[in-house]
Amino acid sequence: MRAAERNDPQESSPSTTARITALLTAFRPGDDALGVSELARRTGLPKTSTHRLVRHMLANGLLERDGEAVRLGLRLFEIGQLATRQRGLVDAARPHLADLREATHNTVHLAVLEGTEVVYLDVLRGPDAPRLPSRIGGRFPAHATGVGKAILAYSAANVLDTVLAAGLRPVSKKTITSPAVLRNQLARIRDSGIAYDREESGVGVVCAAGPLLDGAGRAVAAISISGWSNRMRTDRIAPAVRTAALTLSRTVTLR
Amino acid sequence: MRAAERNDPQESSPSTTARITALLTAFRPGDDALGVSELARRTGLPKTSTHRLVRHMLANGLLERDGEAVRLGLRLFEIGQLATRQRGLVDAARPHLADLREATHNTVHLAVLEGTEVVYLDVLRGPDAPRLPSRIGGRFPAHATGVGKAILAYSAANVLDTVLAAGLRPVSKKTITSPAVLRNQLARIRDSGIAYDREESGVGVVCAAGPLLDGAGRAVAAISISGWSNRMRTDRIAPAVRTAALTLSRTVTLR
DNA sequence: ACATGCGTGCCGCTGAGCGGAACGACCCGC
DNA sequence: GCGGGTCGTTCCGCTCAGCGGCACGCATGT
Repeated sequence: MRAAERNDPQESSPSTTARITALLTAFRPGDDALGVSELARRTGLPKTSTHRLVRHMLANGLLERDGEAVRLGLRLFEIGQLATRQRGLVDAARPHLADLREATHNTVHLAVLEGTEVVYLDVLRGPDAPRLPSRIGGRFPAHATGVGKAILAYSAANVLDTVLAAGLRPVSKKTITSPAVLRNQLARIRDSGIAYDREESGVGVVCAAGPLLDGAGRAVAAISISGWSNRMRTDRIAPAVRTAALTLSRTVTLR
Repeated sequence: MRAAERNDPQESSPSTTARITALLTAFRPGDDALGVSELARRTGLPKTSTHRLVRHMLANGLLERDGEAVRLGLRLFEIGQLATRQRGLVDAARPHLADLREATHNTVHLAVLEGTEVVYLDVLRGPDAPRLPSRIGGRFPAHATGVGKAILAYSAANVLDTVLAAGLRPVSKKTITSPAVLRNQLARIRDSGIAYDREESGVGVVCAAGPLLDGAGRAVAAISISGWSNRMRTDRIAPAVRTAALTLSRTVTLR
């Protein structure tokens, strides 16, 4: 009767690869450096095995010593940068995102979908914007964000099925929890090309998002502008988001 | 007689961990997605083993499919972000770096030392700045950069020894290649608290850098401003770099 | 037709990974 | 001081997962 809150990417494969992945993903945004025992507890691995793996990972720069504890190695940062650089998305989008922020003084986002959540590839914070929980490299439920809905609207049907099957977990009072309502909104997004988030991800925060489409019309990512609900008119900034998204769609596609 | 340009972090340890690391570091800035055979070639691993490891890494999200080839997984990007977030450096430095860029319209850098090279944690490009080769997550020889010299000046003696032992490889015509000259400069940097780079890393580019020091007076990182040699007076912007570096030193230290 | 590259599946062997047990050091509250 | 807790770390015999040579099907270009 243990809480199945284990950190196992693949329950049924105790391969070394899975163990290493488990150790890497055992680190959470809050914590700085972790000890061997703590890592063993989080991953569910025997302490001895954890110790050995940690030693190997230290030798290879995946982890670094910090006293007796260990933390994620700088090498992982370098590799992680290449992971997005390969897609070319961040580089291509950066100047457009900067323009959007400059024009609106609000926070702009670039995100992709992974599973049922969006992962933020880039976040440019604006001076007038609320302090959002979004973090570069961070995650958020797709159905509760503007970028998420923008991507879902232009994805294959089975993608939406996966999201619905996982359950529409509410993150704010106005988060969409009804599959019917979500389907309805996605259809309207397909018509207008713009997805709105009206305090669905956070109280007092609204957002307008647009999808980046590939040649086949499938979303590969999305961009958005977020601001205070009482200070930003989403319908006023929607055209800017839409044109930026369209421009980027053309730029990114020809890779 | 083959160029020993293998990608092996630990020649003498064919542990699974080392193999996985080798595969991860086989990806270079230029390439997008790689095939199994190409990976096997770069890592020196048997093709079959490469194939199996790649499959495991795919299952764990370390890699992603792209047709028949594979590329670095998004999960690695997320982990990589946590790697620096743990240090808190990027978050703490970002606003100060933004201020510096705003004030000078040039490109600002945040970097740490690893081995004999600096790794860029953050790069904010300025509108008037030259197109530098520096890349977030990228590397550069420490002795040939402002940030590198700033860190070396405030590091333990054996750190400099390592750099000298590795050889002062020239990257531009004015790169310092003489140990005596480098030692001399480092002493002057310790006096003034500012490191200059006068076209040592690239033609026509100059830079002023300042170290971020911990409580013991050891450098943990460095920041810099780079610009065209004929458009930027390094001595004019040095005070701004210095004050920002000092402020950040105080902020970062109390972690 | 041939040669060469690719990704992938099969399968017997073996040594690297495995983990239980134990050790020394440290920090606590009794 | 002293027992119980937790920490990181080492030892060591077992065994099974990782290993890699071999081979197949399929695109290429010659």
